This record gives sequence, C-alpha cells and structure tokens, in this order.
Amino acid sequence: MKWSQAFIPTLREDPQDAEVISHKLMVRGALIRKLTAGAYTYLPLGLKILSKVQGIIREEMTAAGAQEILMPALHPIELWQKTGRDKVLEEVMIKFRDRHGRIGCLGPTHEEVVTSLVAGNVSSYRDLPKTLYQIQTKFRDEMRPRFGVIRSCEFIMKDAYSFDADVQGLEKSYKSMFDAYCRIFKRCGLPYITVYADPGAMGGGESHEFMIPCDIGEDLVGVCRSCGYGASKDILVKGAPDARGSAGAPPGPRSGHVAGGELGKTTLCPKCNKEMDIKHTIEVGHTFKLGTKYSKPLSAVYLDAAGATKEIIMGCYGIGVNRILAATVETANDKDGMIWPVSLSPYEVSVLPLNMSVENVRKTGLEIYGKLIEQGVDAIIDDREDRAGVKFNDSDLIGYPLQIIIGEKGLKDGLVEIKIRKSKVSEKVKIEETVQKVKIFLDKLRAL
RNA sequence: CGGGAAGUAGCGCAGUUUGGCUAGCGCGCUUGGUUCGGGACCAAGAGGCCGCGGGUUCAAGUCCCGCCUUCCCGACCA
Repeated sequence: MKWSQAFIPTLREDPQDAEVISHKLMVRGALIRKLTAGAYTYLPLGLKILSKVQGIIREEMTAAGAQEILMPALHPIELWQKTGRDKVLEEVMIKFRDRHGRIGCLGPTHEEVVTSLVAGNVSSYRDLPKTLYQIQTKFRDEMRPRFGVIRSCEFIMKDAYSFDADVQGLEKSYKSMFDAYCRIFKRCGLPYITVYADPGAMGGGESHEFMIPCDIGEDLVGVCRSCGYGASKDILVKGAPDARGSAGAPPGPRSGHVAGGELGKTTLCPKCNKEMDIKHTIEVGHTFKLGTKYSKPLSAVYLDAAGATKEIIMGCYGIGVNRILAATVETANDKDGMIWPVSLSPYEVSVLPLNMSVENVRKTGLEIYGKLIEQGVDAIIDDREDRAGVKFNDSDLIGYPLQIIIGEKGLKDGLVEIKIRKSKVSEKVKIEETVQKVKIFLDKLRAL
C-alpha cells in the first residue's frame, strides 16, 4: 500500500472523549472512529488487524475440527421464549417490531439459534460429535458502553458450539477448544491467563475465562501464588459449588472477606488456602460446559445405538474479537504509540523514504517496497511529501513492527536502516540486502 | 438508572463567572515561496445554525426553562 493513496487519518492529539490508553491510541492511530456510544467504524488499518485476528482464529478452529457457519443477527423472539432467556437477557436485548407486528431482536448470543439448527438436522449418534462456529456481530444494549471497543453495544464475537452424544464427548470437545484458545491468544501475542469462572446467564457447568491482566480491566480475578489456581471474582465471592470444579474445589472464602468491588489481600485460595494475587483483567474468551441446558427446551435429541432418544450434550466457546485489539494495545504500547506483533500488525513493515523530493531516496524507497511486496512481505510505503518527523511519528504511533528508513546520507554509503519499533534498535544494511534482512528480522520477531 | 463533568471550524481548546461578538487560538486544510533524519518557516486564504427548542433582554456563545448527545464513577454485564 502506498500511504499517499491510503485512508489513514492519524490524529496529533488525543480525542476528547477517550480516557484509556487503548481507546486513545486506536483513534489517534486511525484504527477506529466512533459513530455513537458503543458503536465504532473500523478504518482500513483497524479492519486489517481484525482480519488478521480472524485469520488466526479460523486456522485454529479448523485445526481443532470446528466448521464455520454464519447465522442471522436477526432473531424471532419466539425462539428466545422457548428457553426463557427472553426474560433473562431482557435488559441487554435490542428488540423491535417489524411491519407485521412481529417482535424480533438482534442476537446478543446464539445458543438458541444454533441449537435449533442442530435439532432440526441431527438425529443419530452417527451425526455426532460436531462443533460449529461463526464470526459475527452481536448486539447488546449495554447500560454503559465504555473504553472504546472494550465494552460496546455492537461487537464481533467468534462463537463456537460443540454437540456431543455424552459427557465424555463434551470433555473431549471442551479440551480441544480450550487448547485451541490457548494457541489463538498465544499467536496474538497476548499474555493471557485462564481462570475458573461463573457461567452467569449462559448457565451450565464448568466454565473458564481467558483473561488479559491490565490496570483498566473491569473484571477482577484471583490467582494463587502457591498452586496457581485462578478464579473469577464471582467464584471467589460466592465460593465454588462442587458442580463447578472437576476436582471438587472446596468452598471459597465467605463473602464477608471479599465484599464489594475489592477482593482485598485477605482472599485465600479455595484449593490450598494460600494467598492469592488479585488482578484487574480484560475478558477476551470464555468457555462453558452447557450440558443439556439448551438441548432440552429446544428438543435437540438423537437416537443412540440402542435406539433410545437422548439429549445432545453441548458446550459453547466465545472470543471477543475486537477486544483482542484493545487488549493488545492496552498491554503493548509506549510513549510513541502502539506496538503490534508481526502476527497482527496492519502492515509488517513500513518503508520510510524520508524525503520524496530527493530522487535517489524516492527511487530506492519505491524499489525496496516493490521487492518486499514481490517477496510476500506485507508492506506499506510512506510516499507522502511530508517531512521525516511526520513519517517517523506516524509509523511509531501505528506501531508497525519494522521500519525501513531511507535517507540521503545513508544512500551515499549504499546503506538503509532497519529499525525495530519495540526496542528502537536499528541496524544499517546494504541496499541490495534489505529484503533478505527484513525477512530475518521478521522471523526473529515472530519467534519472540 | 443514580451521582459528576462536558457539547464553540475537520481535530484539540479559549471565551460563559460580570450579556456588548462583527466569535477567537493551536493543529490540520488551500495557494505561492523557502526548507527537508524526529510533527519546519514566511506570506496570502477557505472553513462556524457557539448541541437542539423555547424564554428574558435594546442586545444572548454568555442568563432562565425543557430536551438531546458524549465522557467519568456507581449499579449491571456473555
């Protein structure tokens, strides 16, 4: 991409309505723009990152044996009445009447839809197991959207659903998804932790959350310093019921210890009774063992080998796709801007011919850029007629992992400079070796 | 939904206390010139229903009433 032709409206100053660093930087760095509270447009760079995240998710879902589908965002309310969740989720559901007077809603989640789909199309144990997933926009009428795309009313979720004949099958499907989640967050470069969680409105049995520790995180979790057991605030406050922990976790501390928003330092590990570290975290993924909570009311049943009718055992697995962007920015930034990992960066390399009016600089820049593209490197060239400072600042702000700096002085010695955004370390290389060196640098960064 | 703050040019702001505005400043934008390795400089320009509606007044960006929107804290939350 040539910068001069791209739509990358970076901002010099923090937007007036942004408070947290990820929100400020995502707006300043031309990733997103707000339309209204809780609804954001993804600009070309933001969408490109989103696409890279989705690519990683798709690869890992496929590797785990899940198949992609796409369900409607528009649901008939009757479907929700069958499970009673039209009441449970009444507050967050966006509802309306169509011209016929029928009540519809915009899907806040998709258990009902996918379960009714499977109910109508699976009838034998031979059809099981199956895991289906989609990447789709969800709608939730948040009381208070905040922090940019961290809590929005319209957001992109990857939601997967497993259908098994029995509990053993569910355990296997669950483990497979859990492992896939670990690989996804690792590939996104996120320092995630997993904790036992409260299933909340989803219902069902055991549940895990994938959390990114960071100061602005809205969710508190405790992680045991001794045995490493991690659990969400709700579980630590309520005490883990037996049904929730497969190891039969003992009851947690009494709520008197941990009342209010602060869990405090007195919180003790429900497993080994040692002290826990309390962390603020952003939830980026959540897995649930649903059992028959949805298959029962929606009659998702199959015939087993003996001809008996049985309910399908379900699991469900969500990832907040756009939260991955915000969480990455929140955990990887410095005074100059964002710092993207190679796997997610909107472009892997930005080529900076520092002065386009110097023929040699311009020509060398375009040549190097052309070769990078030829070699399959995802590159952008800052071919704008701007001064060096503008180019450095914009590339730093957006946070491309590598910059190739082409200046008049270096060219006299046949050299250009490759700079790593994160460390600011740079190396001068011969012009003709640039592409080869860039590939080596990128491989090193990928391996971190 | 309770408490707090804010809405003035594309973006960031001042002006509102004490009404006098023919509404400013920085950045960005346009044209010309000089610059050119960390957000250049000079000159000349374009760009405003001062959130919306009503009221008070000779006069409202400024005062009063109502509404809308946004942000923060809380409650809530997959």
